[in-house]
Amino acid sequence: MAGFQSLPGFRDFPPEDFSRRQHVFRVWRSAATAFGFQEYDAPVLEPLELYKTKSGDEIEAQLFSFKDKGDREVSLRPEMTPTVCRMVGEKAGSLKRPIKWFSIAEFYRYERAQKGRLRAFHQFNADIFGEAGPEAEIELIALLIQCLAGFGLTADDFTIRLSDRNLWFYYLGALGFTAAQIPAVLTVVDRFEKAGAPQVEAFKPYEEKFGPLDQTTKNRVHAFALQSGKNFSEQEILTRWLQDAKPEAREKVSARLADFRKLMDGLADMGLKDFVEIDMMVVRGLAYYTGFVFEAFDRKGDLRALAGGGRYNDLIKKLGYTDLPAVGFAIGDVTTGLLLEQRGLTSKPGPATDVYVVIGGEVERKAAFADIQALRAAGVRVEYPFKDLSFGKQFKAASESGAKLALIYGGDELAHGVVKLRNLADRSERDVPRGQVVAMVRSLLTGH
RNA sequence: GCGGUCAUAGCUCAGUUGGUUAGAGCACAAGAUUGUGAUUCUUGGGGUCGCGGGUUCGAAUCCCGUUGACCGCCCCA
Repeated sequence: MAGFQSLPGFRDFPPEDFSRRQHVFRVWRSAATAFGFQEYDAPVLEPLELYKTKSGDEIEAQLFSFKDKGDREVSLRPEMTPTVCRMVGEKAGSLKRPIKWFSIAEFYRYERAQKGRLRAFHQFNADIFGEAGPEAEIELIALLIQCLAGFGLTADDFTIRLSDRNLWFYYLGALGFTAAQIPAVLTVVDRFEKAGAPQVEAFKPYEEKFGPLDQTTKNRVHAFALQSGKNFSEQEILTRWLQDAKPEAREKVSARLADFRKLMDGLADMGLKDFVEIDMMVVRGLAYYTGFVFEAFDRKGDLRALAGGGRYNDLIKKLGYTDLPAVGFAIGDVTTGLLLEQRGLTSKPGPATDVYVVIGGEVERKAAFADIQALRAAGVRVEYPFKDLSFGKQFKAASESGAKLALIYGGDELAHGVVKLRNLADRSERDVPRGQVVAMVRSLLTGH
């Protein structure tokens, strides 16, 4: 127990854990490539300014940031979005649209570690650039669903809650909130769930900043947030909105509701209707989201959000590049791993060996080594005991290795120029001439 | 950054009002078994009881500090 511990919130990945992690990455990667996304990677360390520009100075408290030896303010990346915006922004002129990119990478945040939240974690990020319409959201939400369904999770296990900040902006504007006040109200909305019934409490941060709100307005905001799932309909939201709307804004709202309908219909046509529900309570924490936002949750669980994303049409311009519409999401390995564990869907590593070589003694080892090397060069996974062991022990080791075949290099066999090949599953044996070992093993392993 | 609970072998845990050399199961290794995989039996390695200090004749046990994990705030890109 003496010696060193890993840093708080950081994990080791010994082979068993590594193999579970690789399984998660495999599912994500194959989902992304099936959807036609291209993989990219980027530096782990970035200028601190990149994150301050995107999220404001307060963000620094949550960053793994420091000064490098050249006196540069730098930070380990806490997320991929600013980086990918920079990459796309730099090449935007030469990229074919729509731009569909994904990555699997490690991120670092200097926060208190808790269940489902560590200081170092992996995320799958997928983004679409250059498409302003809801077609991009259809594609991304479908991909998100596949990133979870690919493990065997179903609509009974998780759900995607979809909301729209544009409708919120329209509605809150109609209620008389100013552009400066609206983000503060959305922060309040974000707290509704946590604050539970007493919305009075939830409004406190807003009221401290902008002064008291009348109860009627509070109730309207709360009622709008409660629009979700079954009780949501375009007609209802329109009616509710029209009570408060100025006539010239009606056109914007009905256009937006048409986008909403297009998105929901597209997902329904893909057979994904059961995975998605509208829930205006979701607004997402950060201010740079500009349209549809969505989060994936464990249905029966006490887990944190599995994934989150949304549209951020202004960000690339804010970082100093061309104006380019964008929408993306990220899904993390920590919460996903916890959910898979709860559902018994974690992967067990398969056998790492195809052939176990049983060696009679020092003399036989020489012949065995020649064939072992030939087999391995041909791509066959071969194991053999380092030390001379009794045949009994070697066969035990062979069966524990998970190998399908054993090759037996004994004095009797080699004297006849053959090797004994044993099928470890049915225990049948046959002699194989030395020269045919590689060909025979390969044909048995590939099944023809 | 703030509050609460916890910390004994690789894992799961036991350990009496403070009392000899800190235990069990699982796992790992060796042997019974030098030409065939199971089961079983025997044996072994592995602990400064998270770390540091204090009280005591004596501390895994009581006290203080510290580190870490978990839970709740803050935050959640």
